[in-house]
Amino acid sequence: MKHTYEYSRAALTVDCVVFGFDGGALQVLLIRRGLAPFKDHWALPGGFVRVEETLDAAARRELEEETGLKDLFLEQLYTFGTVNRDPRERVVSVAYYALTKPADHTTAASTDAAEARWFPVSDIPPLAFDHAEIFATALARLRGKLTYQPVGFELLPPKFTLTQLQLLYESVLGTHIDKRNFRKKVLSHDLLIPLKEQHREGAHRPAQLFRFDPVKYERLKKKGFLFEI
Amino acid sequence: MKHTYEYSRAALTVDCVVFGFDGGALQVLLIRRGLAPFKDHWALPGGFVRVEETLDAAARRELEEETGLKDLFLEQLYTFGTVNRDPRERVVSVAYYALTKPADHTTAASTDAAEARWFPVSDIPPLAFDHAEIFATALARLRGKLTYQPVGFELLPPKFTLTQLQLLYESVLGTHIDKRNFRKKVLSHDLLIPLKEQHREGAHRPAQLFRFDPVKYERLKKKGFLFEI
DNA sequence: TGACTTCGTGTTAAAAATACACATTACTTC
DNA sequence: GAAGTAATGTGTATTTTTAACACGAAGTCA
Repeated sequence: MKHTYEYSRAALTVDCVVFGFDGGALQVLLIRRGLAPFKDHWALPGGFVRVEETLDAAARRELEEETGLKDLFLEQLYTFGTVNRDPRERVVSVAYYALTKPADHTTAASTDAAEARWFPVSDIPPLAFDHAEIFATALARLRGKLTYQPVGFELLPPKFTLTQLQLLYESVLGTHIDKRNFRKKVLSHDLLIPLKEQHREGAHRPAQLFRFDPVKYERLKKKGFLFEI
Repeated sequence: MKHTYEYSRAALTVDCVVFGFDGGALQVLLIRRGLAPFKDHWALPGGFVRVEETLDAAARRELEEETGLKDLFLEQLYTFGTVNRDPRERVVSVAYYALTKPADHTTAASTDAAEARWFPVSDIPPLAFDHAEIFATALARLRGKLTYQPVGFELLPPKFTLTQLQLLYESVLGTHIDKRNFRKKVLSHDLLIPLKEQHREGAHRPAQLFRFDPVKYERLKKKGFLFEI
């Protein structure tokens, strides 16, 4: 069915920058394009917004279709609207960034839509369209956000050690953090619940496992909380 | 000339939240709609994005057309895309917020496009569409931004006193700030240049005038500067 | 010249951030 | 089963930052 309008209209898409953390380095999820333009180039997952769905819904739908990921932390990033972003026609893209836990990664592998792969953020291939710019914007946003809001948990498995959390902060922010000071600060927010379990790995003392308290998180969020590191 | 597409497309608009400061209270610029829907309601200035212009350009063009304001500080805020924002059809709006100085206000009055008026942010009338939500988002963003980036200058005339700057911070943030501590902190950023002039008003000691140093501002911006108050 | 009003300034106490080192625990190996 | 290995977990002293607080100076007006 054709649709006709008085004036020429831009096409509207969403693109998602999905971050993951593998314990060592921050990763981003890219898909290989199967169609022109930029066929066989790596690109951010995304696609056209349908006329009856919200932008957030479009982002979630495209993510699930293209990567198999769902129920992840997702926030709008910025809208990219330069005139020649897409060689075919005027396309305006609402970019999102998403954070996901390693437990969900396996789901990502089982997609059949397109080839999807994690790349370390320090070494990503050339990207289609203006996706390199979108990616850079997302990374900057993540770095900024991490220092004052407790989003780091979204990148870790449900149970994690303080060392894992610290490694995450260090690799996203690219800095070294003192272990004692980091622990003091994180625990002072009273957002982590120590579990009875421990994490055993290697020939050394096991580490206390924690989980993140979503109830306290919601309470903090309502009063414009800070979570400074 | 008609344009036909395979799938139904959303219309794309920009809306602008323009803040001004009159020395006493933070103001926002609204226009009265001349056409349905929401005829005679107050609304944010804005309009359709043309297919050959960027989003930023559309925001600036609409602002000038509807309010006469140009060359102001303008940043993208958020994109609003719920399905029934507009009763006519699907409309996705890229919202911007803008800051302007009193000197430019007179220009705004001389518009012939539509009735445009400043309202104190503490007392705005019911707004058309979801513009109340857009406005609230913009105000929250401005408050957040003011505390760590030197955007306050954009709301003041080129020459201003420290008391004026403090009043601006106090009225945007809704807090009281200690005069001595405020001055110490602001001057410590080394971004203000004292002028040889003084501001005389009333039967009391005149105040030192300052201007803002755009060169140092650019330098700071490049290294992801902070301007904490 | 005295009253009035806003401008401009310095110090001290409290809180937060930073720097820094070693005993603990469990596994492995001999 | 004793010794070695490797990461965990913890406390204090110092520096820096923030917060609280009061009064003389400069100009106008009556």
